[in-house]
This record gives sequence, structure tokens and C-alpha cells, in this order.
Amino acid sequence: MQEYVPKEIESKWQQYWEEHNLLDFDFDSGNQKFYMLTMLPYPSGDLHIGHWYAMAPSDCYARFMKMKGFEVFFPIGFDAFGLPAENAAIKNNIHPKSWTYENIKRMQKQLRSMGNMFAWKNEVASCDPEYYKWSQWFFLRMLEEDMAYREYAPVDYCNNCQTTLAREQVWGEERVCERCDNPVVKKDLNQWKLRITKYADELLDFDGLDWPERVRSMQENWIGRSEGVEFELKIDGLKALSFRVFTTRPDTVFGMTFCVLAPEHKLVDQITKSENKEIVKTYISAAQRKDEIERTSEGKSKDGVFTGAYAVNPMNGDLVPVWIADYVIESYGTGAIMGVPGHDERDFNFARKYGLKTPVVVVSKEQLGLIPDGDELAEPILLKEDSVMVNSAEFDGVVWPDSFNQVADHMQKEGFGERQVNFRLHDWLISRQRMWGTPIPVVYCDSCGMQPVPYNELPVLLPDDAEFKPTGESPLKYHKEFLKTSCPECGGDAVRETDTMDTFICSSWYYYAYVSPYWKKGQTLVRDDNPWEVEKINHLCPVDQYTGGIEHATMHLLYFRFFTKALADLGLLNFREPTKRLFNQGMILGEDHEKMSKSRGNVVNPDMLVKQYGTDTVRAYLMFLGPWDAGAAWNPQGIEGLARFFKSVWTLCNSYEKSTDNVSPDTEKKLRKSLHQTIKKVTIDLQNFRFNTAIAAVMSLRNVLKAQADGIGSDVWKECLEKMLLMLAPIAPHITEELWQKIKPESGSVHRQQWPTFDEDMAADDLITLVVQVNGKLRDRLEIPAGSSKDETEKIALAAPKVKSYLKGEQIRKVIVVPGRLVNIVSS
RNA sequence: GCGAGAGUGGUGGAAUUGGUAGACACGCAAGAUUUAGGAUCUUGUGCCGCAAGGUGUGGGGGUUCGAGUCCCCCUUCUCGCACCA
Repeated sequence: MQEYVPKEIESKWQQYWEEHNLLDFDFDSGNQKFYMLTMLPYPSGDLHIGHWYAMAPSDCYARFMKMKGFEVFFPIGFDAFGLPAENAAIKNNIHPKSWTYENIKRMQKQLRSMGNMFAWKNEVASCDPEYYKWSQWFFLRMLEEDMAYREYAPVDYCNNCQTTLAREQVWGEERVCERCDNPVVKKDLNQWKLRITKYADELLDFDGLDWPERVRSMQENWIGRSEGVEFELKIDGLKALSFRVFTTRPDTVFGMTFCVLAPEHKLVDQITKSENKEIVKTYISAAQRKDEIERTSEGKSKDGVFTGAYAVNPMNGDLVPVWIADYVIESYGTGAIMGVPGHDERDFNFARKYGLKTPVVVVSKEQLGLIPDGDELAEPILLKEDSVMVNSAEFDGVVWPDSFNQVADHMQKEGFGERQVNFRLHDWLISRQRMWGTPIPVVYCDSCGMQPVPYNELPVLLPDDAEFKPTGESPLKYHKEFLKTSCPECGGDAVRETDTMDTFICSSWYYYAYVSPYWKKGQTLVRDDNPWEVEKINHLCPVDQYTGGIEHATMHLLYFRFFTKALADLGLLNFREPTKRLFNQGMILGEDHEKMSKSRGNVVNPDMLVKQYGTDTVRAYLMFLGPWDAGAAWNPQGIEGLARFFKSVWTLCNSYEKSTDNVSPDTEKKLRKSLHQTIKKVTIDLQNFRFNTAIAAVMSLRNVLKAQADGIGSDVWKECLEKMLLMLAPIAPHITEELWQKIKPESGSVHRQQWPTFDEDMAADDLITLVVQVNGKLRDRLEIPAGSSKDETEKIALAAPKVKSYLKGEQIRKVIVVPGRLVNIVSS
């Protein structure tokens, strides 16, 4: 028999499967569908080991489900818009389009070398006009429904990348750009936004979703729902002027000794007394000049300035000074707060710094007898549960949560406040001042204002001849043919929007695009179109199992849920969650346990590994490294173990041709038992994405086979080999196909076989190892029949000589028997 | 600070409901085979000890006949959020 040479068989089978449509999705199969989805890759130009780590186990699961009898849809595509293409364009003087399509071509080849059962016929690339015309179409529909809107607003802007950034693209305390690590600044621009906040509450509802707790809590945290009260404060002496504050602790309102407005607050100018103008102006311009780094990293010390104005506490008529301070953020809540220093850490620090009073208005029940003096507080009282209101007029003695409700009711009744739910989540800012993205399909006319591009003019195409210079502005701004157009309303001169969409738009609906790729290709679109084949989308979606990296927990995974809900409300989908089940794989790290990067020199090249070991070994090793969700550090030596394993599987299968009718019943039994135990373990493990232990179980079966070599040629031996190949088929599709064709060519592809089943009785041991402990310490192990009763077990254990010696002279006080497992003898 | 998760041999990692700690692999050691190297095979391998035995899952305490697993305290690490009112 020939040697196992992976590269000779792998490309052969890849080609064979594709040419014979062996793994294609068949709508008419009658089998239950299973939509398996792995996050679509960005075509960076080289398939990284991280892609393998994400996709190989995913493919294994898809193949496993196929063998289990499901009709599996496992598509792939490319998230092909984005900044790297533009940077490459500027650097190499090449159009981002050419750069991107060259990369896609290269990556297609690399992806094919993985041997995944990808549905290549359903492939999409988001930079294809036939793809992004639908992104534009969705935008127009959302615009009609007021789900998209334009707003002049301060935005995070990266001077280096010359673009606005969504909040989640700004990282860390230093507030740096996620791409280039440069500090982000604030800039006022007219921006397009999508009303994701409309779905804030629904996005918090994870009912019926089998998602990792981690992602759920990250999303909850991100959405940041908080229940409170919003109420109005009038400015003393300027009764027409008022501002609103949001608080989650209305029960502490009697402890308000000042108010704080964010420096950007609209009212600041109007209420500032002339004698305070100078200092306020200085403070504001200082705050503006400070970039975000300074503003947040300044030791969190609270500073601010007094405006000279006073506000009226609507509960008791008290006058409180109005300050401005940059610890209050314009974009959260109302951009203004009530300062209750007795019961809030930040307010406390602020009050102590500026000599403001810090009265106590809620205490614990224990403190009721001796209410602390506010002036002597060393720190604020942050108690909420079971807190009791004091120094609060008619509300004295009211206990949380009644205290919240009674004050809220009072405010509502008196008409100056009401209950309010606040979210940290902001509307999704989708404008990007970049060229390589989906053009936002609107035009601006001098006389008619903003006008949507008519549906039948979609797509608004990106020019192929834009010039890339490092000017910092979108090349679309200088491209006359693109820029200049006519108004769809009046026919007069108009200019196109030159901003493009955030690429998270593309990835918010790609899994629906897969179902009917390039649907209505070349056709003129109308408003009432369906963006996909309705029967197909309803049959295949939602996605049954989604897998991908945890890094997308609050961005992509939130946006794609939002998009599904929005599209459902547009009547385009009949479900509201894109996927019920999500699994996040961990990250693959370098040998040094650090993130892989070129600068560290710890990057592992999958192409080299494939060349050396073959695809099957690389796939299997990645799955063997550890639990998939935990991630793993690359260990260059470990892969040898998998290479050896497949070699030995190959060698073992040579014995298939041999035959014998001279096998001991003992060997036969051992083999059969191991086989069924292995099938059971592998089936359960694969179901739960525990690839590492599944592979370990097959390795154990291999070890048993080697130890029972006298069984070679027997029927059960052959059965073990066959089923071992079936179990390995999803893990190592090529070698198993090759060997399967050697031993059972008449049955067709190994990947079209039924997943092996197991029999509990066959898997059961008939002898078990009984552990005998004396006073909790292991003293002996005995082989006893599996079905032994409690009494029998106890008798056997007590009779064991070793045990007896430990019990000499001792009195037995208690005997604990766990049938089938252990006996623990407790002696005096 | 808040939230989530994790600390098990030289290494990656296994351990149903609390019931044999270290499966499976890597590495290492000895041996076999080989002209040599490589490859392959066999055996061994938590730590201390010649052995009997003792000891052992980040540290400390507790519950229990019995704890890697449950409870309390501490500690270290990773990730996410962070002046959110």
C-alpha cells in the first residue's frame, strides 16, 4: 500500500466534490434544512490562521449536521468594502476596486484549499454593484419610514483616517481610533443616522435566544437601559427659561444643593450672569481645546465654574446654584444633572471642592436613630435598597422602592416631571467620508433640498476612475461626473451625497443575500421589490447556527439584529431575530501567547502548514488545541501528534482487506464496546462544539484497535474502521474520503453517509472498577460485575484483603456505597 | 470602579448529579529497529520518597463519609464597559 501523502489526495477530492456538486444545498431534498453561518471575512489578501481557526470547526459542524441527515446550507462571501483598500490605493496608486478583487481571487483559492463544504454558488462580495444596490434600496425604504435621518451633530472624527467614527470604533480611555490608534477629536458634521434606538427595548430581549451569556451581557451593557425620572427646573428670575435633568434617584431630590450643565448645553449662554461670563467662556473654550484624552484622564477630578444663575428645586422651592462642568456629558440623558452630593460620589467630590453643602436625605434603617450630619460625611451614602427618606418634608420615612415611586408620582401629578427610560445606546451613525463604500443614494438640490435617488436609478455606482491622493477628503468630492447630477424632483442642478455607508451595513444583511445572490441582477428596481426570493428566504432563514469572533459582540451582532427587526417592520421578513444560536470561538494566539502580528513576528502561515502537513492535519490540530470558545496559543510541536494520528489511521485501514474467523470473544467484545462508547462520546461532543475531546475519543479508539491487533480482519474490526472513518469525516474530510473509497467504493462519498449510531447496551461496561476508600482515602480498586447490588458491593469491598489491613483494630462506623462507583468505609 | 470569565503536571488540555484528579496529545527518558540521522515501535513519565507511603487542582477557611466541582474570604490573570447622573 502506498504512503499517506496528503497533497496528492486533497486537491483531488476538493475538485471532485465541487465538480459533482456533492455537498450542494438542495431545496427539494425533503430533509430538514440547517443554515450554518460563519462570519464573512474581509478580503485582506491572505488567509490567516485565524480564519482557519474560525472556519474549520464551523465546517466540521456543518458536515456533521449533513451526516446527521440535515440539508445543510453553509455559504461564504466577502465583506469587501472598507478602509484598507483605500489606504492601499493611496500607497500603491491602484484603484481600491482592483486591489479588492485581486485579494478576493487570492482568498477564494486559499479558502478552497481548506476543503470546506462552502456553497460557492451562493457567494457574494459586498462591493459588487449588484450587492450594494440593495444596501441603497434598504436605505431608501428606511428613509421613507423615518428610520434613516440626517442630523447636524458633533461626531467623533479621526484626523488621521479623515473620517467620522461610530462610538464603538473609538477605543479605550485614551479615545483612540480603532484603526490607527490616533486620538479622536470632536467635529460637527451633517450625518446620516439609523434609528436603532427605536429597537432598544426589543434588542434587550434575548428570550428564546441561545446566545453566550457573555455576548448578552455585553449587549445589555452597551444598550445601557436605565429607569428614572426626568424633571424640569426653572431658572430663578428668568421664569421662561428652564432645563431638564434625568435621575435614577428621585428619592434624593431633597438633597440637591446644585445643578450642573454640560459645557455644550444650549442654555449656558442665556443664563450666565454677566459677571460670570468671562470665567464661563474661559472654561468652555478650555474644555473644547482639551481633547478627549485630557478631559477624561485628568485624574477624574471634578472641576467646573459657577454661571451665577440659580435654579428652583420644584419639590421645595429651594434655590440651587447652576454650574457647568465637563464631568456632565452632553450626549447622555438631558446633558444636565441635579447635584446630590450626599448620595453621589461625583457630586460629593465636586461639592467638597467648591464648598457646597452635602446634606443627608436617605439613610439605612439602622441609621434612623442617629441621622448623620451632612457636613461631617467622609463619603457619600450610596445606599439604595431599603434606604429611607429623611429631611425630605412629607416624604420622610418612605422606604425604597416606594420612595422612588412616590416622588415620581408627585412630580407627575404636579406636572413638572415624569418617569423616563434612558439608554446609552445612540442612533447608528452610518456616514463615512470615504470613497470605498456604498454610496448613500441621495442628492442635494439648491431649490428642493435633499432628495432621495429614485428606486429605478439604483444603484448609484462608484466611479471606476476616481483619483486617490492623500488629501484627506473623499475622492468622490473631486469626481465631477459622480458629483454633478440633476434633481429628481425639479430636474435642476444637484450634487450627490459623497459620504458612503459604514461597512457594518453590508454585513447587516449578507446572510440574506446568500440565499438569493444577486437577485434581479441587471434589472431595474422598484420600491415594491422583494430583495430576495421570498419562499427561499422563509425556508432557509433564520440562521440555525452562527459562529464568529467575540470581537463583534456589540457592533456587528447588534446591528444585524437591528437590521432584521427593521426589515421585518418593512414587511420583508417574517421573523425578528437573525439567528437563534450563536457560538463565539476564541482567538488564536502566537507561540508567545501574544496576539499574532507581523511586528511581533509570531504569525503562523496556514499555507506553509498545509504544504507540510496537509489540510486535514491542520484542521484537526486547530480543533484539538483546546475548547473552541477558549481560543488557544499556537504550539508548533503539537501538530506532529495529529500528523502521526492520521498516519496511523491510514496504516490501520490497510488491514481492512485482511480477514479472519479466529477472533477471541473477549477481543470482539472489547472492540465493540469501545466503538459504541466512542460513537456516543463523539456524537455528543460534536453537538456541543467540543471538537478537542471528540478527537481525543477517536484517538482512544485508535489506541484500543492497536492494542487488540489479534482482532484484525474480524467483522467487528472492519466495523470499527468504517465507523472511525465516518466519525473522522467532518474533521478530516479528505483522508477519510480517500480511505473510504478504498474500503467501500460502492457506497459513494463518505460525506453522504449516515452518521453512525450507538447502542447504550453495547457501550456499557460489564466489569467496573470499584474504588474502595477508607476514611475518604483511596485504598484499593476492585474489578466487579457492573450490575452488582449495594449489598454485594459492600460485601466485596469489606472482604478485600488490602482494605482489611487498613481496618485492623478499627471499628467500622459507617459504610457509604455508591453502586457502580465507590465504597467509602468510615472507621473510628 | 462596574460587569463577565478563568487560575489543574514541563506544555496544550480531560474530568456526569460532589464520588478513581491529570483522559487525549506535546515534550522528556529508557529500550527496539536503522550504517548514521530521521521516521516508526515498545515502555515509563504530577511532585517528594529506594520503598512502604505521603502529598497534590492559585491561597485561606467552611459544608460533607467524600470537594477541581458547593459556600465564604483573599489573590492573580484575561476580556468588556467606564465621569451614564
